[in-house]
Amino acid sequence: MLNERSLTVNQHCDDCPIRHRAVCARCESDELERLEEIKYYRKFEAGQMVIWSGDKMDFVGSVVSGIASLTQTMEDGRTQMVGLLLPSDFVGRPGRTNAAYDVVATTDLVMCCFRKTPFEEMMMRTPHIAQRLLEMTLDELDAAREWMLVLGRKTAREKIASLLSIIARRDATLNMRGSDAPIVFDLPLTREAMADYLGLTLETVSRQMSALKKDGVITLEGKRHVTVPDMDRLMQEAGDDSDGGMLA
Amino acid sequence: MLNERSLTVNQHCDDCPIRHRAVCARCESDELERLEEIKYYRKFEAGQMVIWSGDKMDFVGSVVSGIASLTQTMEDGRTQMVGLLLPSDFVGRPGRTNAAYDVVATTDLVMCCFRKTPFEEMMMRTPHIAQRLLEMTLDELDAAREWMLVLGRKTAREKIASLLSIIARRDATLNMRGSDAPIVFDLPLTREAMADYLGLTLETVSRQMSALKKDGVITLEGKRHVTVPDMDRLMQEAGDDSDGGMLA
DNA sequence: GGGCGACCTTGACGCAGATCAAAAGGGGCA
DNA sequence: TGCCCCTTTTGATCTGCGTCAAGGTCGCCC
Repeated sequence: MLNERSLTVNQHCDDCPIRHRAVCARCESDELERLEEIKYYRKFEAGQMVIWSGDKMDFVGSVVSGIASLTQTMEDGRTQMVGLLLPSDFVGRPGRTNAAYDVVATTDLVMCCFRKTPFEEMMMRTPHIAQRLLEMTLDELDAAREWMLVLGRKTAREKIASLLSIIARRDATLNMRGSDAPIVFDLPLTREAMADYLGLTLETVSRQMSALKKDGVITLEGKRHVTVPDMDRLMQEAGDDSDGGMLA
Repeated sequence: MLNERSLTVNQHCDDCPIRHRAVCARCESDELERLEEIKYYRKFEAGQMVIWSGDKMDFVGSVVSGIASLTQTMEDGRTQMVGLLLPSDFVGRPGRTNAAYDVVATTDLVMCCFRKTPFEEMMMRTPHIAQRLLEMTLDELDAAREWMLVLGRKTAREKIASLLSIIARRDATLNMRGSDAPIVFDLPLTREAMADYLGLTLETVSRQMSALKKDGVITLEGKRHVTVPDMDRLMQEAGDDSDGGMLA
């Protein structure tokens, strides 16, 4: 077990994999220099809490690699995931001192953190950061609203297909290849995490995964390795037959 | 039927009921003057479409009075409300040309609109507007995430109680009175709109309203006029027993 | 004032998904 | 190699909510 406290993984912003997509995307080099001064990296292992809802938060930050989830829990234990944080996504809210949600590292995770007060000061002075943050927040709001439709109106099968197509699409943009080539990816979530995201039980998730496999919508190797032979078919199963109408 | 096309209800920002809560909240008087130049009012009757999803949007704006709803609809007609727009809430997204959702006037509605291009230009120059918009968007994101818990994990009864407590709380902040006085308000939504918000059918909404009435959680006069004798009880029914644990 | 349409309530029934229970991988470690 | 623990699958049964259907209430207009 190697030193977990050597959390500093220092790295220059120039080499950062999320340089052009995170809050800092629009920063000029002099602005980046100032950010470098207040930033530090933190690593988390899969399953670790990043922060507890209600705790004081003295930093904000970006996911550099790995996946984290935002979850809400009721007193009786029912939990709902309310956000899936992928690389470049922002964590924390400027102007708020206490965390509103639990943040959990779903996979091993590296975050680029900024001390909150200096970051807030910097936001006041450099509009590039605030602009980018607004843009990202609006995107997240859209994603949340999309998800409300999934939670409120879709069947279990459609929910699973929706989740798979989101992950597949994200992977497709990363590892660009011919759009007709089958899409292959590893599920970064346990069945339970999927259930928490989808407002289902893990048994139902498992059953619907089996059903989609049986119907040839997906192929599974092991529990997590997924192949989508026909992306359009998957989207259709998700109920987002958005392109169906487009054939004028 | 008086001239509906005389949509201009001109009004000075100084007298505006939402002056201190809308996007313009932080504007100085010189900034307000510039906003006055690009603003215009629009009125809608209950039930009217404000905008169709996918349509070109050449304005953004704020709800001045009345209530509007943001909804998403699947091809087969299933619909989910993804936002409830109350006075001071912002409609439209700077930087986006086409509407992402249907916007419907739920009650009679007055909106303060800004022509999109001039507004965007102004946003670039006056940080007060962008700052306020960021703050409002973050609030909306929180509300959306709160709602994801409702949609994903709450029972029908809890959903209804959640909706009622949101409306009751909003009304309580407007018409401040002793916190132990019963809260009284008119539901601004039909049973169907409630169902669309909650991911239920209107029959289930109706049944649960009757059940809450039978159990004394609420009192109904007519279909829409609601009295909440005990707000804590309602919150408890909603599953947000947030204060319950606070009695150290 | 009577009929019509919008909105709401109530009942009977069925089903999707929850719950309870058990067993089957599968990987790490002794 | 085999044991243990964690994740996942699968089965049996139950139930909350959806669906279908039949009224009921209220306001509006002829």
